[in-house]
Amino acid sequence: MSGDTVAEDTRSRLLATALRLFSEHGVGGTSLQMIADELGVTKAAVYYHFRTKDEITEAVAAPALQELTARMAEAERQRTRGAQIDHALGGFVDLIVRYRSLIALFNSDPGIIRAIERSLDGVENFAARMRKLLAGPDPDLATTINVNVMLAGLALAGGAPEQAHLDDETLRTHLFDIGRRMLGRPRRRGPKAEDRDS
Amino acid sequence: MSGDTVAEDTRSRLLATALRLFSEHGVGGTSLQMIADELGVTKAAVYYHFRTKDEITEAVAAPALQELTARMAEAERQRTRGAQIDHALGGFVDLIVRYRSLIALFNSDPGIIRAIERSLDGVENFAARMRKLLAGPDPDLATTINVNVMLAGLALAGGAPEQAHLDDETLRTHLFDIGRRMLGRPRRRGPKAEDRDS
DNA sequence: GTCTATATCCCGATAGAC
DNA sequence: GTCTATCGGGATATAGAC
Repeated sequence: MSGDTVAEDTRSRLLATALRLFSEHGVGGTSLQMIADELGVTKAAVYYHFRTKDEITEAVAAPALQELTARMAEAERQRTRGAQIDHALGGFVDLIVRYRSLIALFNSDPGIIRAIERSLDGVENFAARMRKLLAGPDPDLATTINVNVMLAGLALAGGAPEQAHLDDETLRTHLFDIGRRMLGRPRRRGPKAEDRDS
Repeated sequence: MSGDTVAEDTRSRLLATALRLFSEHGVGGTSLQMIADELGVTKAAVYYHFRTKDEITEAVAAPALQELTARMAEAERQRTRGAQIDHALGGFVDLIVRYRSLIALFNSDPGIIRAIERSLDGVENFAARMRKLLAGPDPDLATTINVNVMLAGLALAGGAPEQAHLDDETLRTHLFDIGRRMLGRPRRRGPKAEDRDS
């Protein structure tokens, strides 16, 4: 199982190329022709490995979504609500930071999300699950909206070009703090300062 | 100047039709042919009024962006920082709520934002101007990221389908409160309850 | 000045030869 | 596994009727 060498290699090369082109031109701005040209094959060859363009998009996004699922499952296994929130928020922020170029890509091309929704059981499920973890089992309206704003804001701002220059650790710390504050749980671990927001 | 009757009317009818079709099928899912058919003309006729599809998209989005500009100018004219923040945040939230179907449309569809960026001086300018209004002239990193998360979160969550069922006034109030809390300025006006978040 | 007819080119996708 | 050929449909253009 070490490698269906040729096919496996072409497939992964194709995905790597697609990711690069997607990042440069957006998904909508990247044609199968461009991918094929880059690989030195024809469009039809690309279609041998993936049945549709959406399938390529999904495959590009899959690793991040799988990790998010794993993190949420881990959070759900925590016994106290505090630990659940910390795990969910921490895992979410961590993924945002690590996959921020992917998020930027998705933001610049939101049509992708629909493609993913269609194939996976839906991003809807991710969002609903995350909301339940962070807002608790029976949240009031204010709490629900607050969590929605938080999730959207952290994800979008994390992938935004304004924050692109920040190193992972800095961005992670700030986003996590913002998340905790929005959830009414001021930070507990003090990296260095004990009173930062002057 | 009351009306270049035919042309002017066709143009505005075209925009109204485009907005409706965009909302139903998304921008990418709406072809010029569909717009033309709906109007009872040919594609080329549409092409006479607008040179590209992007131009139609821009024209659809223009009113919201113009209003935002006006609101920001109004905010900048305020003399105290507190008044500036209230005006900017209030205006921003108000526009989000009133144009939320437009926001949802833009989010659900790729490329549009880039199209708008290309034509107008860029959404970048809007964001930068708003950041300056809300974060002040010389913000530290934590403040900057906080404002970015807030702007992104309010806008995205405001247009999200999860909040679609809320009436304007309810959504406006909640978003405004969230914004004020994120800026470290707990609410001041009590619409009816004096202690709402139980 | 307003629109129709028509053409071009690229896209995603499919069929079938090698 | 990759190719050539081809399809239907989309955006974009131009020529010219009225």
